[in-house]
Amino acid sequence: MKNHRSEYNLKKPEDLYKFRSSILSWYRFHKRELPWRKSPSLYKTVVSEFMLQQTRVVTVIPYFENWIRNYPDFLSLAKASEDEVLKSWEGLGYYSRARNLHNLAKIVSSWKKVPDSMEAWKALPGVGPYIAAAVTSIAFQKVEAVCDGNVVRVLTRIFSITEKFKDGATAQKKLQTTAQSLIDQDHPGDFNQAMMELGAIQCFRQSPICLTCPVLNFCTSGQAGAAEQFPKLEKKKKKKKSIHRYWIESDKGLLLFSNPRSKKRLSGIYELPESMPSSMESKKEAEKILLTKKRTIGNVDYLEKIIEISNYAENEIELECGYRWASRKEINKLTLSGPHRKWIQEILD
DNA sequence: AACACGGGGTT
DNA sequence: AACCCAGTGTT
Repeated sequence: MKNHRSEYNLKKPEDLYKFRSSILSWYRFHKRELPWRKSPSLYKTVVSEFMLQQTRVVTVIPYFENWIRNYPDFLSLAKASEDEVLKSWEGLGYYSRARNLHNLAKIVSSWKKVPDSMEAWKALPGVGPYIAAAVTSIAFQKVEAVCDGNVVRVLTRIFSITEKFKDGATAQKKLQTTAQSLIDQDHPGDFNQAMMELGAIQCFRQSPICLTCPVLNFCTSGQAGAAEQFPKLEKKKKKKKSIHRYWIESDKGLLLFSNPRSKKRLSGIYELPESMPSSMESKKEAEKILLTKKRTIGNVDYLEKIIEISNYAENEIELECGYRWASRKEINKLTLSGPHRKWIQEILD
């Protein structure tokens, strides 16, 4: 017996039209009220897209609101210092995003007219294929399809794509042309957001809500009750590392470290040091484990033991590049990684 | 193509 | 414990 719904075929122009109108009207009715959707602007779109990379909406919301208060437009952001900008990003992670956004603001605010082409945007720091398509479609109505993790999920389910992708990034690249073939020519920005919104609030990775899906008629795996089987991605294995951190106090405060080089991880962001200044190496006496914590960075699970060093010869210590002492007051002003701020607070309390 | 880059929510 | 989130840049 033939399923009535399977008569829809996105290769037929009239069904493509229905698909677009279905998902667009669903989006206009069901979209979440998010701060960057309230009174949208190019600037807000750019800031939100930078923050939303690999980062959940609920995490971004308070950062976004604070950011817009501190830096309401490109010019105010361009004028801010890097330290200030990093401090506003503290805890959000992927700090190169903040530096790239800051540099982007300096470039854009120096221009008489902001470009509206995909190519021009891709040339800006921190802007890749996703952000270029998102910004130009949402802010300039360019017909450029986004293909992020949400869209991959929606597309592989609609078409029951059985190809096994190496990883999410590979799937995004390969399915971009498919996304481009579906995009609504008249409402590209809303269409892009609709596809992502569908992935975010309906087409969940696990337990998708297919029964009320606006495009179930077009979704082959949804109709088969098999949506959860897609996308097919290869598993990646995690590494484990165990490291130690030093807790060293003097009358000048707590010893912190940040990578001085602008390219390296967490440069400008302080953490407890992984190694002690070499001048201290021979002079330490007592060690004590204060705290043991776990955290994940990329695909590495870290086990960090915080070791207290005491009874060292304080006067003979010379700090190498990257190290500094910080009083409690100074700690609050510096930018620390999110976990280290919490752990330090926990030890101090 | 593979890896580094943060942090956290969900299952 | 595994997965992955409105990805990008480097090697």
